[in-house]
Amino acid sequence: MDDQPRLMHSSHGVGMAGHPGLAQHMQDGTGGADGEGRKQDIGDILQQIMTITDQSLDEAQARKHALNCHRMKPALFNVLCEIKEKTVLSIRGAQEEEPPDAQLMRLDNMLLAEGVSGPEKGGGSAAAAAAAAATGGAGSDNSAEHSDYRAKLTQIRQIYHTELEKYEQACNEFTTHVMNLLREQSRTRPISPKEIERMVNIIHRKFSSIQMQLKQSTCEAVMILRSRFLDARRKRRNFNKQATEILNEYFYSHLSNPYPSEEAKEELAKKCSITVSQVSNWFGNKRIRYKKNIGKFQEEANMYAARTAATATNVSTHGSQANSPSTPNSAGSAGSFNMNSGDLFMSVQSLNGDSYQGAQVGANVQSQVDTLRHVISQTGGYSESLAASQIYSPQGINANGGWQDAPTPSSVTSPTEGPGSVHSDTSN
DNA sequence: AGCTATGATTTGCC
DNA sequence: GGCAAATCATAGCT
Repeated sequence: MDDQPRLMHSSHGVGMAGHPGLAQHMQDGTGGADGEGRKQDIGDILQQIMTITDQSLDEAQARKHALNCHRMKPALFNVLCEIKEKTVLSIRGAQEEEPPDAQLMRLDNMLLAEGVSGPEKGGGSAAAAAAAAATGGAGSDNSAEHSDYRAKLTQIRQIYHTELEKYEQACNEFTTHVMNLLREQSRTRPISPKEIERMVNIIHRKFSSIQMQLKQSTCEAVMILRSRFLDARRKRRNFNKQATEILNEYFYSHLSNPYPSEEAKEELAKKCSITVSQVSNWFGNKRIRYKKNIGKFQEEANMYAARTAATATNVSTHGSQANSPSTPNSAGSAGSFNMNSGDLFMSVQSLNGDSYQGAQVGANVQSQVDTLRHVISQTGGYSESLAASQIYSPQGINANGGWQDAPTPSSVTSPTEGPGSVHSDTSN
């Protein structure tokens, strides 16, 4: 076709030379004289477009309307769109397909896990409970802190959702606005629906990056809250007296092997209203501290031994079992602590004979419980207790030597330091 | 304020 | 994963 050179000239170099679309549209007619007329049309249209900016507003408006109604308008519009498509938008289009953002996914997952996003109820508390369980703290004791945590989390959640809603609303508003604008402008500019769609995507991406910032700062807030809440050391509370007594009773009545089974730990935890991890912590601390300074714990050991012995005696006097209801061993489900009578009086090892009415208790025990017979002789001294325990508790000696390998029997029998004197816990 | 007691955490071992 | 040991950080007493 020889239209192209003419077009180029007549349009002052408007770049549509050799465009197949235009040729296509121009061939839509019947050709011949009609084709000549169309060439003229296009020349006119282009001329008008080029000069439209020089005209007054009213004039331009009228001209715009005329151009819009021009029969060649759709063809020209398509051509311009295609040209535009091939230049600017092709560059943009290349960047369009992004892989799902890993960072965003991580943030989303975290917010979901922390109960900030996702279902309203349960999420936060569940996360808090899980977090608490993870560190072994936060039993029923600190439900106040727990609810405080939840309240703060709810606050964060609310802020997050408010902001998110705001962003979404702004995004929608802006998108609608831009879409309307572009649709409006597409009457005078070559803007294809595809381009509008692209623009919408661009807007969404921009807004989602803002959203990501929101999510990020929310995550940070949750992390800070969590670290504060979960830093149990910051809010350490001593266990109540009853709990400590229960734990001590178990410890001293299982002194030969103070390693409660998982079940025993659970039982103790239940009784003391603390978590199993706290029980584990307690026994870990107790073992190490006892071992480091047996002398210091002698008095305590004596006391609990006496108590346990008294209880055992009491019960045995009344008939049935060696296990006292008040001891950890029997108060819960029967036999759950797998106590053997050998353990029961290992704690008497620290008795020095005169410090405690061992003879009296011993006599009672001896008369009632077969296994306790050995214990009575223990009141004489530690080495004897070892010998005695060996008889009925083969594990005893092992366990004794096993966990108490550091302190020698002599150090127990005749401690070089009195109770409550210098202690060797390096922490202090 | 200084000190000790104590629950929790960390580290390294098995 | 459970444990010992060391350490931290706070409670609670003087």
